[in-house]
Amino acid sequence: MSNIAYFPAMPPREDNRPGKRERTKTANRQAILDAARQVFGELGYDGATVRDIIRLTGLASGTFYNYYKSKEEVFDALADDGARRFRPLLRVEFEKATDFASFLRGAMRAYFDFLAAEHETWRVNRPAGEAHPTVRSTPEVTAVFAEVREAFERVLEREHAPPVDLDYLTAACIAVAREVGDKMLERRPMDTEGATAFAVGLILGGLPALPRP
Amino acid sequence: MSNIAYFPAMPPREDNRPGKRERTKTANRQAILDAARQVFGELGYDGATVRDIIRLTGLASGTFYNYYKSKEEVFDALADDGARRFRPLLRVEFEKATDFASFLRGAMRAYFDFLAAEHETWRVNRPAGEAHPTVRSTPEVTAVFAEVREAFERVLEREHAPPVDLDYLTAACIAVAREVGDKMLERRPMDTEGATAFAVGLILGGLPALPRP
Amino acid sequence: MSNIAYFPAMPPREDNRPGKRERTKTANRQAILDAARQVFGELGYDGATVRDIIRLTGLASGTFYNYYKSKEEVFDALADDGARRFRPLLRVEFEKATDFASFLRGAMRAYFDFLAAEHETWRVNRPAGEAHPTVRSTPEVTAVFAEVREAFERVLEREHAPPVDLDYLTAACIAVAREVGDKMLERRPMDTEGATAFAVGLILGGLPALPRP
Amino acid sequence: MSNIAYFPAMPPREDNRPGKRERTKTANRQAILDAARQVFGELGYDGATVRDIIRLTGLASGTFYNYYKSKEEVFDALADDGARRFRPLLRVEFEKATDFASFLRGAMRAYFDFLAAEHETWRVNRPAGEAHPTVRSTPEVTAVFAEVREAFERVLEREHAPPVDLDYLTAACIAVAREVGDKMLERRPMDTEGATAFAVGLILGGLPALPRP
DNA sequence: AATGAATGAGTATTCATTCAT
DNA sequence: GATGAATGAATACTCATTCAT
Repeated sequence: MSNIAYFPAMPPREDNRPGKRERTKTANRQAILDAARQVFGELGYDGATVRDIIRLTGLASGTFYNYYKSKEEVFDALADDGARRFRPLLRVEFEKATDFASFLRGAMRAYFDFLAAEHETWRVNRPAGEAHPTVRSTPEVTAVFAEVREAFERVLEREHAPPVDLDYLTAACIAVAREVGDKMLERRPMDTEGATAFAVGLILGGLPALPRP
Repeated sequence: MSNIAYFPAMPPREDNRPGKRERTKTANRQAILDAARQVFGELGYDGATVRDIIRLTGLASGTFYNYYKSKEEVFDALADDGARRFRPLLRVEFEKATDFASFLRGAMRAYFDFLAAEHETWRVNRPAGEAHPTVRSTPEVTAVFAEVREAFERVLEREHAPPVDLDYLTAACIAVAREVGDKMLERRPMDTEGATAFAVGLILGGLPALPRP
Repeated sequence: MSNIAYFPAMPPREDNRPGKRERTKTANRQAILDAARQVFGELGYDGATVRDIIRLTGLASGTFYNYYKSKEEVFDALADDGARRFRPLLRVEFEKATDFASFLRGAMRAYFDFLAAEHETWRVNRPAGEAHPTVRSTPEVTAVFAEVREAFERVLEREHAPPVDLDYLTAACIAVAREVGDKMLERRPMDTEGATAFAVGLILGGLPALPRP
Repeated sequence: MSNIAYFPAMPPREDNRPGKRERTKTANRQAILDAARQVFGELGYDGATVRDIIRLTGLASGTFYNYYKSKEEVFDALADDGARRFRPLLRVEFEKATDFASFLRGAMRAYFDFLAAEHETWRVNRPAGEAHPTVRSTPEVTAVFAEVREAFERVLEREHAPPVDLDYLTAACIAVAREVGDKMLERRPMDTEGATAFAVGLILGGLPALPRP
């Protein structure tokens, strides 16, 4: 359903997860993180087992604990990782943007594009009662929230916009992105342009500004 | 974070949990449902154990299964219950409303009021990695979504509004309500009026229409 | 597999098990016994639940315990019942018989006929690891064993046959009846005559006396 | 009652159950198998709990599942194990035998000897309604049956014996072995020779060929 | 550091039996 | 006697984590 969860979880990238790989400590650490991202994405936090994760890395179960103290720790590390990778993207849009409208449009489009691209990786069989893992107040969500909030603040400042309730605005924008993104994923063909138009229209001008289909 | 989950979860009722055998069947059924609502709210679907639930009712563990076949079944029953109780509220607002704007304002206010009132029952310590239980495609969420969507459709028709992407609109409105509601809950004093103004402003007029604090 | 279990379980007879029936104490007692026979037959002792049994009678679960102290007690009562009903049959064959050979043939034929007739009632989905319930040293088995043993003894006496190890002989005959019966049940068409010929041939004359197919 | 069940269940081995973590994997596997054999033997399939089994091994409950996926799986493994160990025995007798009579005699004697030797391990207090576990169509029983059937077939072919109903014959022989074996176990002194003489006599010549006590 | 077997607390669920009505 | 809801002990199985090698 929701997907803000995955918002920051940008690229699982180099998906070469053969048995063992290079055996550098950092390589192992990254391998575990990547595997965790995939497994949590597919199964949710509770549904995922650390065996699921390490199976994907080809490492031994004990090895997991050389890198992360617990299941929860990887989960949080994942969150941080996501947030860290999301920041540059936001920054780019921020630099390119001339005003809030263009920033919002750029960020939304980037998000929906990412969502569409990563679609297969995520949204796999989510079991009964399992929501997305990162909907929770996790470093990740918090970080992304803060990130977006700050970008908003600076953009709005830059154009001397009248003050708004930034917390509400940020929360609302993220929520809209998430939900519209979810709906978009269910449609064929997947229309990221339409989703962007809708979300941006709503936030910038409300109901009257919505695209007419 | 999210709370649309709890949108429909109206009142957990009187918490008189007397003995065990003397309670009537309906009382027990309701007691279990109420306990389940609380426990799922606090611990999430996976975090909750049926022992947690029955402990709260004072019943024996086996008794639980006289009423619900499984943990999942209570969960779904809870969902239905929620949706069933939300419907009348929406209907009332629908009857009272003269147009989309007034309907939206009425529904939002009703939701935020409810949220504020039920505050204690919900939002207790959510553990690691646990998202809200009802974020999932549950009868509840589905039902509420459909409910809201239909109300929107009829209201917009009534006023001969130009067509919009109803799915996106519904999803976005629910998301905004949920997230703004969550933020509202974190503030003191709890300002349902402000939350309503914000959410309604955003949806009706976008950024420019937002209340200026 | 085995079926001596059912050997004595002659007729489940009057299979009218509507709700409640005549409500005589004896009627209820019999209803429970009949239901138990069927349920134990289908599910085995462990697989059967007393709820399964009482469901078949239309009585309330508590009522069961007005008639039998426990699940085990019905089981044993069933055994006794079976043995009690098997006795007359043996007696008839005993009266008709002129010698051991004719007695054996009569008894075997009676058994195989019964087995074939009752086939559907018994041998339903037996779950993993569940053998027939009555293979155990139950009053029933013991009683039938004693019954058959005595019949053998008297028949052999009557014809002044040389002494044999009666315990072994009885055990062997019952075993052969059971196993050949089981195999017979698996074949189509069901050939009770052939099974009788085989079992009788083996016991009376061994391998050389077996029917040549 | 029956004991063919135990026919193949050769030796429960040395009962040295030392620590836990130091034991080798194969040792643990075997320990579980041995414990399972004993527990199933004593309690039957349903009566046995996996806790009973692991208690006997001194291992932790989870360890059980490192070796066998379920209670049923040990049960089946036990069966396979039994069949695997029975095969050589039959083969030896087959090689030694010059005709069906000598083969039967050899096999029966081997079985009764084994039964007498293993007596203590098996046949402990069998609880209410519990039949032997292996009476069911288990790999073990099936395998042994097939084993015996084939041996019979080849032996009879070798001597150009007239055709018989092999299925019936095999079933009958196994049944006789099992039941006579059970009775034998109840007698003191335990007379394997007598049991062999009886079983072989019956099968080869029927009633007239039975040993006269 | 890596391994992977051992651990055991924890969970959902069943079911024989009791007992208030 | 009959009823059927309440009871709670008992069971199979999972999985995060530890630890000897």
